[in-house]
Amino acid sequence: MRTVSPADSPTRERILDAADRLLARYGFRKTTMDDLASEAGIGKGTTYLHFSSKGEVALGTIDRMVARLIERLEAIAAESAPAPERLRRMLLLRVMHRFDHAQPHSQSLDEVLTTLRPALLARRERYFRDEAARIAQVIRDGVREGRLRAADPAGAAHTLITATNALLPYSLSVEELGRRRDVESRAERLIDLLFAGLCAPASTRSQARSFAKPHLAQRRILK
Amino acid sequence: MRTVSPADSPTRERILDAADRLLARYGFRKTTMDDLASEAGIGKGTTYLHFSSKGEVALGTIDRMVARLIERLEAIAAESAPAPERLRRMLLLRVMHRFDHAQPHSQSLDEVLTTLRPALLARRERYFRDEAARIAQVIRDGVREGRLRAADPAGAAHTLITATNALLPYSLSVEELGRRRDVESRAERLIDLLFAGLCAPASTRSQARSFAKPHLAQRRILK
DNA sequence: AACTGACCAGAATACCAATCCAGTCATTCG
DNA sequence: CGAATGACTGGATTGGTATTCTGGTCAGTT
Repeated sequence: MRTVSPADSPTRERILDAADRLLARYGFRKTTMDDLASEAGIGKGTTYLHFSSKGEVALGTIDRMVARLIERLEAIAAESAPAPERLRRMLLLRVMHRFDHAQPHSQSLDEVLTTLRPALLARRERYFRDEAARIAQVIRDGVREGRLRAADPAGAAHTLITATNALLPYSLSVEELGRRRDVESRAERLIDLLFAGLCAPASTRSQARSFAKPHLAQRRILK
Repeated sequence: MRTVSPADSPTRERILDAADRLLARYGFRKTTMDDLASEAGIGKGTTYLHFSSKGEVALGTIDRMVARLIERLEAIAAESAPAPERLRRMLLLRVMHRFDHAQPHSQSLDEVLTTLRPALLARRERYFRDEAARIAQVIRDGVREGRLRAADPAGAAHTLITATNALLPYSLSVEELGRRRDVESRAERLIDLLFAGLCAPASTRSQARSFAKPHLAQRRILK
């Protein structure tokens, strides 16, 4: 194998397209490299000019899914909306983008996970770092705008990644996560909480303590 | 089978103790019901007076682990410390209690998960509801004290459960979670963020916007 | 030089026999 | 008499073997 493909060569894309279709339809084990090559309309050997193994092809489809997510995150980051709004949408997107991709691949994902767990785990670290970098950038924007506070934007970004990871279809399969709208609403509640926090602001706290204006104590409430 | 055991009969406890030892040492599949009975010092049939199946015994050990967690959570909830401090410790405990239990059972947990996934999933819902109830109570305390804000304490409790679930050894095995102190520090950072939130308080925001006292804008900062 | 598909070794499957073990229940024990 | 037991059974698991399948290679073709 040489794998000297130009990273986004048309042939490489065709292989990944074919893999997406076959993995969704037959799963990882039942998909053979012969099937894959003929579905992509190329010879089997050619596949090995672009990927070093069958596992790398499967992981390649996930790499591409995340690469597309990163593109969408960067697009949101580049918008002119206030940083908190961009950040909110980016966090929601990282959950739903994966959910929507996992939906048709539910069967193959389980297989890939049991077969390529260590390799996928290592990549997840990379994925998370890449996402965290984009999120940290927007947090910095928000701090500059005075709309967000974070002493360590990079660390905060990583923590936000951790917090939203519970809603990702990694080992919790798609069926276990539940219906799309439920995942979405859980993600929204979580993100709301991450933004607002639980602690009552100092001013509110003293008001509530004195029982002066108890109804004001819940003005900036948490849904 | 009748399973008419008084919920915490000495025999039932002995069976669970034996199961804990054998599952940790040999895993789920290699542990036979004969082994279990002789380790517990009873006849095999007796086991079936307390548990309806082998799977129920394994799930029973997890039930007990969570029951002990609930006890510890209630103990913290009953303390006289301020609600935010109690809540913080409860959230950290729900992560670390599970980690410490999963550590010696890493092998058997994987097996139980692949064999009894649906049953365990259903129980997880119950576990989370039980934990959420205790957490919601403390949130209510905090709201009453004016130290926390939450329009819907029960919903907030469930969201806090979701947020910290990413650090639980459910499908992410113990090795994948990393070293104990790393898990602990990640949990602490996450909990800090959940309490403080990302949004700058209104007063701080306006200060930062006007660039009047930029150093004050980060007074209540996020580690 | 880019691509192909026939080829090979090792992995997966199919099959059967032998073994094991979860769960039952007639019997024993206290 | 009810609680406890362990011999018993059938369905599942294992082991051994023959056969097929398929991931990966590379000599040859375009």
